[in-house]
Amino acid sequence: MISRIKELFSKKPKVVTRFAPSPTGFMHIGGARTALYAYLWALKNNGTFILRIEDTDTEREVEGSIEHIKKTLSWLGIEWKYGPDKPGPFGSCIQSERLDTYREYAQKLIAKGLAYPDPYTSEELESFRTMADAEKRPFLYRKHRPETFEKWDGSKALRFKVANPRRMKWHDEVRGDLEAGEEALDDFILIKKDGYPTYNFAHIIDDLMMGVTHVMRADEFISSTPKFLSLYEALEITPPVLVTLPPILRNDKTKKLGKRDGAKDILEYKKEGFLPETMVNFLALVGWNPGTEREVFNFPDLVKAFEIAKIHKAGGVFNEEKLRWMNKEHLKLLPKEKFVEAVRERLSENERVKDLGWKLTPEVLTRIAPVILDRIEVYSDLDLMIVDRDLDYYFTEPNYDALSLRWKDEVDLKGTIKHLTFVKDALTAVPDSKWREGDIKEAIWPYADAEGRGQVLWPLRYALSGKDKSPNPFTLSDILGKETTLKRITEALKKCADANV
RNA sequence: GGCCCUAUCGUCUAAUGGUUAGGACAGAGCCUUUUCAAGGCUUAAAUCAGAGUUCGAUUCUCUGUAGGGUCACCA
Repeated sequence: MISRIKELFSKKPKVVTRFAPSPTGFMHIGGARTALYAYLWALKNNGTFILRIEDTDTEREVEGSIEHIKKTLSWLGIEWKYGPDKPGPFGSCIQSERLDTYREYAQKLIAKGLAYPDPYTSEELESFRTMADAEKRPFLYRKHRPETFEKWDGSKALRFKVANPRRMKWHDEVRGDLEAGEEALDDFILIKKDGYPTYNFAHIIDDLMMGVTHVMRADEFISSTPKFLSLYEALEITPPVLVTLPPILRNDKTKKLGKRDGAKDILEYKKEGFLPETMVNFLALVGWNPGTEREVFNFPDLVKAFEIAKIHKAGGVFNEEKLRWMNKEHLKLLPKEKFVEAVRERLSENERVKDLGWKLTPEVLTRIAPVILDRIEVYSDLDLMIVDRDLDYYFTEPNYDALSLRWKDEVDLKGTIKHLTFVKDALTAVPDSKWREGDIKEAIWPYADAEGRGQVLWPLRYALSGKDKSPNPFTLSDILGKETTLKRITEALKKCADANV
């Protein structure tokens, strides 16, 4: 109640931010970053975050995009108060459902004499443009503005009449004080021939209606900001706070990262097994930095630390190697049950795992979780471990035939039998209650040290895993359990005996 | 071409009118480990260039250079 009163009487308007994608396909890193910053800022200020769909270009619209965008944001944990599925007091959050509003504002501008129908054909416009290009000057429509305006009947595009072209100055929270010459100002289209508004017009009306206080967007909009300002002026509204985000660059730093350059669908990262908390953390750090040496953040801490003042001016490259490293950091922070469940899910989705018939019980997985955690950065690394059969020793019997052959060729078989026999006896003596890595090592180590570590431990590794790459034999014994461990050693010994004959 | 923006290790970045210019990823080396991985330690690596202001610039100013954005009935 008190906070409600405070809110009503507070002079400072409540922070409202929005993410306003066009439904033209999947969401990539840049879009997700913009959405995240807007969301973080809203959360930090106890404000409102809106998801608005800017579907005014019917040509470029890709079916299913809205669902895809929603799915992506949800995965990242970004929640909208109003969105395509949740209309607000201002109505729909889908621009194609707000056409009346735009028309209404268009009429206001017409009434003020600040909007007029464009009499030219696209061919005529094109020739103007070619001319300007040939003369190496920027194309300005207003140089061709008709003397007298017809009445707009909707059959032609409606243009904004820039009343007073002049040098414009404005403030950007990130870039500071900016300005641009009068050539940045022109008569732009408000409503297209097809009845849909342009971005330039629609976003301003919507931001106004939705009470948006902070506009965050990438830096390609700096150049058109003077146009927006002239429209705010004509509409007699106070512009929101402008926050320009730095570009995310391609690996070679020569260009903004675009879909063509391999900018991935964010959900691809999900498929590869990145944690959403990694993506959020990492995305936040491309273009912003708290100014401390801390890099790994959970979400609440990120909200706490996030500051518009610390957003960068210059662009940066999205470094997937570092992303992998960070994912491991977040994997380590994950509660064990969550990690186990995720590993189980990933493994059970794998066809090969089904073929191998591994028992993916929580008990087994919990036991081997630390070893898995040591060996992966991303869940998709599990797929590799399966292909390489690295995980086999957790679930299947070693291939003793292959083993015995190797022993015959390369190792002193008698010595191997002697060592394995000792190890077997030593381990048998370890009580069930002490079947832990440390105690297992304790039981074998003095002997191994005396006899030659490699001589003793290498056969043991083979006996247990059937491979020459595996976690250390003590960990392995711990994971496999006393019964399986002894069984495998026994079988290995049998193979040795057979080979010795 | 006009207008506009940007500039610290290979990459992400910290700092500030005075630091040996700090950290992280990747790299190299060492330790640990039966091997691989993981982990630990160590190491190499940067203020775009030139002027100016200043006792002192990476930081402030100017010029240049390079890169980027924009000049749509796309957003």
